[in-house]
Amino acid sequence: MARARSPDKRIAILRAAVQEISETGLGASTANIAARAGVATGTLFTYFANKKELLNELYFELKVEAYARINANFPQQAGLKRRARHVWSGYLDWSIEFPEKRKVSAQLNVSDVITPETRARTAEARSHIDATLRELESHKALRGLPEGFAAVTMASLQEASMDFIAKQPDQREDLTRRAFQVFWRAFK
Amino acid sequence: MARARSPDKRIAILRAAVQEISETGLGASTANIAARAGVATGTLFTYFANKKELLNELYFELKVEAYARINANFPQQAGLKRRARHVWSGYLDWSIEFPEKRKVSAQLNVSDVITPETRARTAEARSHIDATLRELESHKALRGLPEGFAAVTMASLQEASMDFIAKQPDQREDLTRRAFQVFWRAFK
Amino acid sequence: MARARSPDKRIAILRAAVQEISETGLGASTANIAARAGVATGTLFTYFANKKELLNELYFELKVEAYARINANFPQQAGLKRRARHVWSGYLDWSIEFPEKRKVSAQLNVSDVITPETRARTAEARSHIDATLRELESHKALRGLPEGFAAVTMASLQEASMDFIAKQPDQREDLTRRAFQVFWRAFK
Amino acid sequence: MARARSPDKRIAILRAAVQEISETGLGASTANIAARAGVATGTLFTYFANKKELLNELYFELKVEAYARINANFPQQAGLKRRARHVWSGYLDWSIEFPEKRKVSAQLNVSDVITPETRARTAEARSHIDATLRELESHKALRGLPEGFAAVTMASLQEASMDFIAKQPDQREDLTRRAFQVFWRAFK
DNA sequence: AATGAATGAGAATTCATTCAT
DNA sequence: AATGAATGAATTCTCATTCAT
Repeated sequence: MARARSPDKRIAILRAAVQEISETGLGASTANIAARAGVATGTLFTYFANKKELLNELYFELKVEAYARINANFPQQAGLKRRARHVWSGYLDWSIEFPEKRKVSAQLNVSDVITPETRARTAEARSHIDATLRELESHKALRGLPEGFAAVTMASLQEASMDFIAKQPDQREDLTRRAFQVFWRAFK
Repeated sequence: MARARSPDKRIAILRAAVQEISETGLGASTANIAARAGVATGTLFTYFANKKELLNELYFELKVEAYARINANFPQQAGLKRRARHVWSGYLDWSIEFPEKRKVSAQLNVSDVITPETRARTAEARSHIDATLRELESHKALRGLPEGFAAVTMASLQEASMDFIAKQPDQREDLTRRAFQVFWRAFK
Repeated sequence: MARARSPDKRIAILRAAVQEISETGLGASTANIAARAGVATGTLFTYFANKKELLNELYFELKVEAYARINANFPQQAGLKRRARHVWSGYLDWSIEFPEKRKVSAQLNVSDVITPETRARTAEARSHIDATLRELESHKALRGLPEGFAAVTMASLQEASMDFIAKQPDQREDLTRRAFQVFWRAFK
Repeated sequence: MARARSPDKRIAILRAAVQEISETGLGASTANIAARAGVATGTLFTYFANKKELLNELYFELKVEAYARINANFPQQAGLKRRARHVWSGYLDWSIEFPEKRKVSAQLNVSDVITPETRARTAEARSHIDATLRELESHKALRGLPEGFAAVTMASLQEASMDFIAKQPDQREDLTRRAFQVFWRAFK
């Protein structure tokens, strides 16, 4: 009956948070985020109980967005290498297209504000990715390495690749492919 | 203002900073750091002009300490694989021995307080490491990848390995070896 | 704006206010009071123009409720002592039966939100009480004391008694009687 | 070696708190209190860890000040009545001389910010008062009333008297004496 | 040089009240 | 009339840095 809570405002706040945080770090003030989103300082707190919750939601949304791109058009029936490359490129493309989002996501990831609950929630959106990477790990040469190692390795290598791609954006496709080869060789 | 008498106090402050930051993040207050170091709040600022300088110095010292361990006993005359493994184990061992230092170093690394100057200074202490890794990159399979890719890749893989080793400390040696194999296979 | 439909809602808000204020003090938020009353935050303001008015109304209602109990069954024809004891017990019983109401009433009383108008309004409900106490004051030993002194003294003594009765609820009747004797002796 | 913490500032803050609170209630802002005391907002917190502590200290100091007046010139060797009257007048005089302090003390007393520890601390400063009032309670007519009843009763009666004295300041001495008679008669 | 009190600009959050629905 | 989102001023407290001692 009253004004409905507007998804637009929620999104505007999250968007503003990405901008502010990418410019000034996780210490970005809620007041600035609200202002940038075009809402009053108090309004931010009707959408997010507190700053920590805002940060957790932001992390979740960013992860979901990145994974969504991978899940879309996923070549379910293709061979392992093709699927692995799809995962590889999907995340890398997103990161390069939205460097601020990737930066913020990375900062949130190493900070201690992300709760185990949030991490668990993001895991749910990873079905295709996880299945593919787990299949990789079943390779005999990797016996003895803990479960999840391939996933973390891919993430690390992507992280490394991004910095280089950011410096030479014109060679993006080439670098993406070559870096994947490095990854693929490691896991045969 | 900055740069003063007792080297002991300087070291005490840096040590205290590691503890405080690993416990409460980069937002750790200078007052708490000073207190933990056993000096007055004002004293901190006779050793470091401001918090940013303290953080940059801390980052530099941590990097130097880690690299120093690698440089010591470096098997200059040994084959590439042996040298690469030395680099690999050296940093990994340090990280596992001093988890707080590694954690703080990682947080500083993604934050935006570390200046390009500081990054340049740390590079100087990497001679052996860089030489080894650059040699790796000259391998034909890697032609086309930008300079420094091997170094960043190793760092990424080490980062990934550490988390797993932290969870299964009793399998430290085994995991260290196997993870190196993954790295080595990637670069042939 | 103020003064509206359902008397039920008005009462629910006042009741909720007692609970909230007794738990968190006069700083209790209107939002919490409304929520506890089962109405929307905005609805509170159609029944009370603002928080101050709500508080004044609450004070008035509490006083009226307490006095109503005294006025009921008032032994109009009885002797002074019997009437004084009726007043004494009536208020004391109410206070002990509804400790939250008494607490809130006391807090409102010392706060500076109660207007002289509200205080005047409460006086109207005190006819029996005032008549009885004024009769007490006419006693010769009290000549020279200002009008109303007996009333205030009784209130003070009741306040004092309540704390003790609250601590030893099983001796309620005995303490009530003895404390009245103290009061009675003071006014002969 | 550094600037010493100044007792003057501490006192200035407490004095400012009395003024502010008597004017605007316990909700008085720490910023206003600091400004009135002539110190920076932050300085208040080097003298009092937080607002609650400030309020507790204030309550304690006010009580001590009032009791100190009673303890001074206490007629230790005099009869019970004379000593009781000394206690009676001492507190009443202080309250009338410093109406703001009394008001603030009363507000703090009914609020829920005063901790049991603070109440215990104030009790220590009451030796003469307590001894005198306990002696009163040993009177046979009061058998059956709980320990401390006389003390609370006196406080209540004083509270009542003050309001009247405040309205007729010229009759202060006379009213003080007559009101004491009421009290004395109650306890024989 | 060392100390730690002093400073005052923020920071996150709350809250009475308004107003679109 | 009822709802509850929106508002933004106000609040308590923190903190890097300065400076008197």
